[in-house]
Amino acid sequence: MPPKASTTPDPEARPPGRTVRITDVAAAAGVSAITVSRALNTPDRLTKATLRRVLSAVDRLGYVPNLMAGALASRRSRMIVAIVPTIATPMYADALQAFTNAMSQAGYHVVLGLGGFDRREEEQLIITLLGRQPDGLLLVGSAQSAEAKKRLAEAGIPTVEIWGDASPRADLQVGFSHAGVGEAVANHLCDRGYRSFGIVSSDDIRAMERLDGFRRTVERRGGRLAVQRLMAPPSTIMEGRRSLAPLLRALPEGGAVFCSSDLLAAGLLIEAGASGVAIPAELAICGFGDLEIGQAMKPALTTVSVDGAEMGQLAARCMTDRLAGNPIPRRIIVPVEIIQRETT
Amino acid sequence: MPPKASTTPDPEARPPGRTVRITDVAAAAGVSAITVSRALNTPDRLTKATLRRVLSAVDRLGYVPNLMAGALASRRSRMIVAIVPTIATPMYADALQAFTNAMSQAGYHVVLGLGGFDRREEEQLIITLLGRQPDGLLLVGSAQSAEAKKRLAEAGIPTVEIWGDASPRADLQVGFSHAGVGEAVANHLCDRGYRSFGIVSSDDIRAMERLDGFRRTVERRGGRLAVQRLMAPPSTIMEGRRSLAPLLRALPEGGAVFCSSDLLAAGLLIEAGASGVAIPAELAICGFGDLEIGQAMKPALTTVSVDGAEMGQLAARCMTDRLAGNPIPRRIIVPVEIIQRETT
DNA sequence: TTGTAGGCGTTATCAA
DNA sequence: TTGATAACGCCTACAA
Repeated sequence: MPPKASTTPDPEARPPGRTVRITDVAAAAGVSAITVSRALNTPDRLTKATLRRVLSAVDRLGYVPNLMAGALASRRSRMIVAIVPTIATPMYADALQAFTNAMSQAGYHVVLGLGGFDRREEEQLIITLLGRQPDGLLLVGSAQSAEAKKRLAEAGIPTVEIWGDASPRADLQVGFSHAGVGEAVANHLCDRGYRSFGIVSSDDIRAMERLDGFRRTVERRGGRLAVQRLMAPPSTIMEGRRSLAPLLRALPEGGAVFCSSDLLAAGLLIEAGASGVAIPAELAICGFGDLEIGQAMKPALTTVSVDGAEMGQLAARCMTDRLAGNPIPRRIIVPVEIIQRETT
Repeated sequence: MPPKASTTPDPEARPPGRTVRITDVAAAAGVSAITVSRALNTPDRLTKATLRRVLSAVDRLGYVPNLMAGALASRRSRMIVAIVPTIATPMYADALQAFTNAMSQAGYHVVLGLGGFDRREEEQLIITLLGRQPDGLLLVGSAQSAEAKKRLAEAGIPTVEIWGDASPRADLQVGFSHAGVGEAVANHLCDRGYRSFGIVSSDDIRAMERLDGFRRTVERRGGRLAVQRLMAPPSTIMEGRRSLAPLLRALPEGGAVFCSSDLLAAGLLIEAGASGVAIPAELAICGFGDLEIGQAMKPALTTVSVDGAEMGQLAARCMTDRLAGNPIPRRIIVPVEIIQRETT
């Protein structure tokens, strides 16, 4: 007898290769599409029995909801766009990692935008990523152009800026005063008796603000800024190593140097170790960021602790609270602390 | 005269607060919606004149296409999901960064999935992220469960696994043999005359494969594996520092140690420097990853160079070629090289 | 508690 | 070269 198409159509039959849709599940469970939707999104609003029936069908068919379609219909994408200059720097990477994990817990996915250190590109990135209809935006150390700002405002979605600064640029902020950090470091070093100072720093915008605070305070307290090395980000250990000699030359009587990154400071320490320069006797060093490398060096690095991961987490909390309509503070100042170790 | 609604309706007027849609642009430019779509996607298929008219309207209205709607209609999301265990590790971060940049160039956005080192979670992540309808998937050092594999196959999208290994798990692979690396390191150390060996390693799956290769080769060449310290990822410098003492105890006559990460090796070097242990005379050290810290240490670290950024880039090329329908090799082996510096 | 009708904003398809 | 029409797969709003 020749094989013949079944006369009672199998409710689970589909043209092979076609992906499983919500209507397939509905048919298999003997309910309507909307009931399947509810089973997945608001399960409490269904009878235990139907819920079970639907979920079992979901399972059997291996149904994976098309989130794009859902987003289009509900106007909620459950995606957050995160724009970061780079993730090759541990500080930003930690922040993004913590943020992504926390948002993921809350059912959001993160779209990654790598802005680099170029304004034009970052702006373009913001605009195209806005086309993804994100429910929110995370900006890490991003300087926004006027155009980008306008678009953000029009998008009408919560925007959290972390790693931020005193001057409010974004909707919501999680950060600290960079100038204040510079000031605190200068005070710390002056208090410990240093009078001559050096700077080794990347020239990115945040670092420059820290330097401003540092310089002003050093000056006010009668210190002398003898030398300053600026370089393009990202900071590297090698740049730090190369900086030791010029620093010692400019500070022949000793002094203290403020580095814009623990990486630079670690380079200084390595070079000092290699060439027998006593730290802090011949040169005191203060870093920034409290990276693992700083605590692990010998002598251990005095530095400024800023917890990138904590900022990421706080940003996520802000974001989810805001998305849930809960009232939240517009600005959160995270604690920043000078960790006195062995290099000052 | 009282203000009165204009009788010739402004083609650019919209209820305020409503976002600009393609039909708004169409109306403003005096064309149909599909023409606007074409102006943006296939500009060559339009008259110069209409193209100009449309683009000017796009500009004037600040139209940003809704990519979700476009994706739904075209069945191409122009999104790639990247699943990485962590970005707190420079090696993975570099790979992801290079990949994201390259894909961005090609007009794709990357959705970030942080898998951690937990299988169950990673699997769940793969499934929900598949709901985003990505056009492709990047797996970085991901071990796929059977269930996840099935879903991936059903999704029918290109999957590139980087940081991969000899055993093909994914559709496409960009990687190298981890066991081969262990073997090469063992050979290198034996060739240089070392006979007693130690291991300091994280216990993640890739590292373990490298260790297997290392052990087998050491044994074959008559060496002796005297000590082995395994720890949970991620590797830290501090763990390295703490490992020196036990290592020296187990290797009183000297020997060589293979670390699963340059971070661990750097810790060993720092501790050695602090306690006056001569490297490599009292202990030779070989790292893995060729991170900046290794080259920047004094003495400079012998290590295995694996270029994470290059893998990311190659993966992106694979992905775009495949998406464009170009034929590509199923496996790309990236060169892995032992960089002999001062610690062996 | 469940279902029906309609629309989310875009692009594929076919026609002019 | 341009346009009309009909999906894409799901969810909101309302009704039963």
